[in-house]
Amino acid sequence: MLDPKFLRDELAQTAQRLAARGFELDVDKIAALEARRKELQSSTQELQNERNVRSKSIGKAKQAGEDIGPLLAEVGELGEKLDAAKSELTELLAQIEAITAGIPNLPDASVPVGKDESDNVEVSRFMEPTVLGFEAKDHVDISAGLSNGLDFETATKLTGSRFVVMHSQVANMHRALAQFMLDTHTQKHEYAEVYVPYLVNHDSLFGTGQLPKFGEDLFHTQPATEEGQGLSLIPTAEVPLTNIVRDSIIDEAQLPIKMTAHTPCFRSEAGSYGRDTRGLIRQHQFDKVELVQVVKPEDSFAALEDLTGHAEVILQALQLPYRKMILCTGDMGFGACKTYDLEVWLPAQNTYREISSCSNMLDFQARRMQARFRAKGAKKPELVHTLNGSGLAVGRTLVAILENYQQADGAVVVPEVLRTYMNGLEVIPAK
RNA sequence: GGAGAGGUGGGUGAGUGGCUGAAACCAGUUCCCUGCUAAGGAACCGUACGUUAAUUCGUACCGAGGGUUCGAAUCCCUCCCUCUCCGCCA
Repeated sequence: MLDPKFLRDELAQTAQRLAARGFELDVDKIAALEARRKELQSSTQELQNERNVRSKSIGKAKQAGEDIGPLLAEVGELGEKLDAAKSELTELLAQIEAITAGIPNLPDASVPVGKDESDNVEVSRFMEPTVLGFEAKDHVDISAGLSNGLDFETATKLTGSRFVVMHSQVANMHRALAQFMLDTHTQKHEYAEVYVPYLVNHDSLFGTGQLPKFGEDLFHTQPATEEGQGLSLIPTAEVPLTNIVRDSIIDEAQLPIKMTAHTPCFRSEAGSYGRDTRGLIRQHQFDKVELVQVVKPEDSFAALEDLTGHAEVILQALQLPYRKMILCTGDMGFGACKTYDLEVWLPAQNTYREISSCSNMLDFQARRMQARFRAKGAKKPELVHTLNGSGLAVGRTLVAILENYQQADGAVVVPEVLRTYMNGLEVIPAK
C-alpha cells in the first residue's frame, strides 16, 4: 500500500510513476472520492462531538438530580443524522480502500522503464554457458535415463498435472539442495532458520500483497464467504515469514531481522495454461528456500544487494552458470519497488531461466501489515522496510543440475558441495 | 469435540453504564540529586485520521463485527483467539 498522504497530495505524480509499470490510476475518481471523504468525515465528527457533549451534560444533570426530559428530547434526532452520515462514510472508506489496496508499489528511480520481460536489463554474469560436447537432453529425458527419478505419471494418478513424485537419488538430491541452501544461509549469511505454517489466513495474504488482487493464483481450503474466510496454501514462504512482524512494533536494536525457511509453495498457475507444461519448471507444488529481511528504511537498498548476493552464493557454490537481471518497471511484482532476478543456464532450452527473484518492497508491505519499529528516542513508530528473495527455488535448481551436470553416457555428476548431503555419492549412474 | 475461564496501551494488570483514552507497576524519554561500577526524586510517556502557529482542538480505537442506550472498555448477540480440565490423535 502506498502512503495515503503521498497519494492524496501527489496524485498526478503517482499516476505518472505507476504508468511506467503499466498501471492506470483513475486520478479523477480518487480525487472525487477523497474530496467527498474529507467533507463527510469532518461533518460526521462534528455530529459525534455534539452527541458526546450533550450526552455528558445529561449525565451531569442526572447526577445533580435535575430533570433530564428536555435534554433527551433535544438529542432525539441527532442519532438518526449521525447514523446516516456514518454509514455513508463507511461505504466511502470501503470504496477508497478497495482502490488503494489494488495499487502496486512505485518503481524505484533506478529501475529501467519497460513493458515486459524483454526489457529487463542484464547486470552481470557468472561463468559461461555450459558446453556439453554432445546434444543436451532436458531434465525429463535425463531422469528417464536414470534407474529411478522424476515420476510425472504417478503424480498425475495421485493428484493431476503439474505435480511430481521423485524417487531415490533424485529425491535425495532434492532434499540435499534444500539442506545445503539452509545451512549456507544460516551459517554463512546469518539468517535465522524458521519453520512456518503452510496454510495462512487472509490477513497474512493481504499483508504481503497477494490479496485482494491475486487470489486466483492461490489454492484455498474453502472459498472466502461473507462471514468466513478459509485458509490458503502459501504461494511462497515470503507470506508467513514476512507476516511474522505484522501488527508489531519492533525494537530498533532487533533490526535487521533476517529469516530463512524451506517450505513447499503452492500456486494455481491460473493463466499459464500451456506454458512450461513439460517437466519441473512450472509446478503447482514446489519447494523453495526463502530469504526475508526486515530492515530500517535507510538500509533497504543495501540489503537488497546483500540478499541477492546471498542467493548468488548458492548458484556459485553449485557452479551453475547464471546471469543477474534487473527487472524493468513493467515486469516487476505487485509490491516490489526494485527486483533482481537470477536466471540459471539451462542447456536443453539453450537459454537462461528464472531461479530466484529478490525484491525490495520498501514500506509497501509494512504499511499493509502495520509492521513498525521505534527508533531510539523517537516519539512515533516508523514503518520498517521488507525484502524477500528466493535462495533458491529448489525444484528449478534440481533441473539446472540435472541439465548442466549431465554426461554423455546419461549419468549425472553430483556437485561437490552436495556430496556430504548424499552419503558421499559422486555420480548418479545411468540405468 | 465437551466443560470452564479469559482477551484492556511496548509489557504486567485495575476497571461492570456517564467524572476512563483508560488506575497502578515495569520498560522507555527528559531533568534533578549523588562521585562510582549502584541508588533516589520529578515530569513526560498509546495509535490513527482530521484540524491548528502549536505536543491546539476534535473524532475513533479497550480481540473483531453487530445490537441496546441520550451515553458502552463496562450490558446483549455472533465470530476469532488464548488458557485450564476432559476426550481424541501424528
